[in-house]
Amino acid sequence: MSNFAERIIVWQQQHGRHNLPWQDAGAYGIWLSEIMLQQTQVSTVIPYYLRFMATFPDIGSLANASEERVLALWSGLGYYARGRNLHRAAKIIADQYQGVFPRLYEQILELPGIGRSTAAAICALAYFERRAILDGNVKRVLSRYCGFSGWSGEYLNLLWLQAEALLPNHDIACYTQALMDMGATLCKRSKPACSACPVQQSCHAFLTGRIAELPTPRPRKSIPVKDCHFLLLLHGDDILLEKRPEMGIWGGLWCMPQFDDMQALESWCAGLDMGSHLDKHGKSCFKQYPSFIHTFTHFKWDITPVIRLVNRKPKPTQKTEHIWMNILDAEKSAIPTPVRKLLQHLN
DNA sequence: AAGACGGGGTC
DNA sequence: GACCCAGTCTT
Repeated sequence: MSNFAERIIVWQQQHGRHNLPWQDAGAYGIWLSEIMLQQTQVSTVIPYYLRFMATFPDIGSLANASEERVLALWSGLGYYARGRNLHRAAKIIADQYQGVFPRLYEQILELPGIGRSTAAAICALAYFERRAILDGNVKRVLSRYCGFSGWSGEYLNLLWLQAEALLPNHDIACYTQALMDMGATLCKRSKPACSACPVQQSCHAFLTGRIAELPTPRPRKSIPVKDCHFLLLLHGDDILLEKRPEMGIWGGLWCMPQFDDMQALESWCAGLDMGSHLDKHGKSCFKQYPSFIHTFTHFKWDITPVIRLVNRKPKPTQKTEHIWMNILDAEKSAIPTPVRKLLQHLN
């Protein structure tokens, strides 16, 4: 038994977080929380988690829901493939496991959206199995504690080995939560509270003065800015939305028709039965609004909203699905954050 | 092995 | 504005 584990288990009992809504929620709640917590912080997740559990209190109700309703509850969280995978996994559990969350690590790992770390977290927290996790928090804690630098695959392999070597033989759920809570509240990326750390005395980075440089930040590439135009086609209180393809940005979500430039937007409109784009004064019916920037992981979008009021509702005949929706209803639908902002602006 | 995939928080 | 965060999936 490592001294490391003993110390952080004691720390967890005294200083860890014990009131998170998914603690003692069973495998389903722990699974849901772990998926939401991928790349997303606790304070952001909590309201989403509570709403989700209130709407889908068990795996069966989640499996029976439409993907539409699941994504609507996920709207604003980002990484929407997580929501789609969660829904797919719920259907698999309903079909293959009678709606009961599987008990074995190998079965859990097979489910869509669950990788090595999440499967281990569920097994440790829900089933008290002795398994190592390695998420962003644990990577930071162990990189510092062990003094590992780098970002390569070999570095990750070493961290996994250490994560397994340091596991205790008891209190595995407490230990797992301790690693996450320490990373979130003590061993932060900047200005970590080393003076309050239970393993300061044996932390390699602390003892060698390398806290600030570990873990090694991965080299960032400069991200490109792309222009695009959103068409806000309005008929009274109704707006035309289209369903985005499953793969790619905002997969499966509803969004205004999007174009690379004004010319593509106008020629698309020309194919629809909405009359001339010139009014009786010979001026364009398209009204451009100030653009705004939306940042993704790997590029930025400079979005120009273009409003066009129409007297009738043209029906696009593309392969992609379109729908005319009341603006207030649209705000409750499966839409990404910039679309939500635009809709709220219309009110 | 590297790139794709969101959004909010922090400094 | 740059950087970070309870990763997984695709290519």
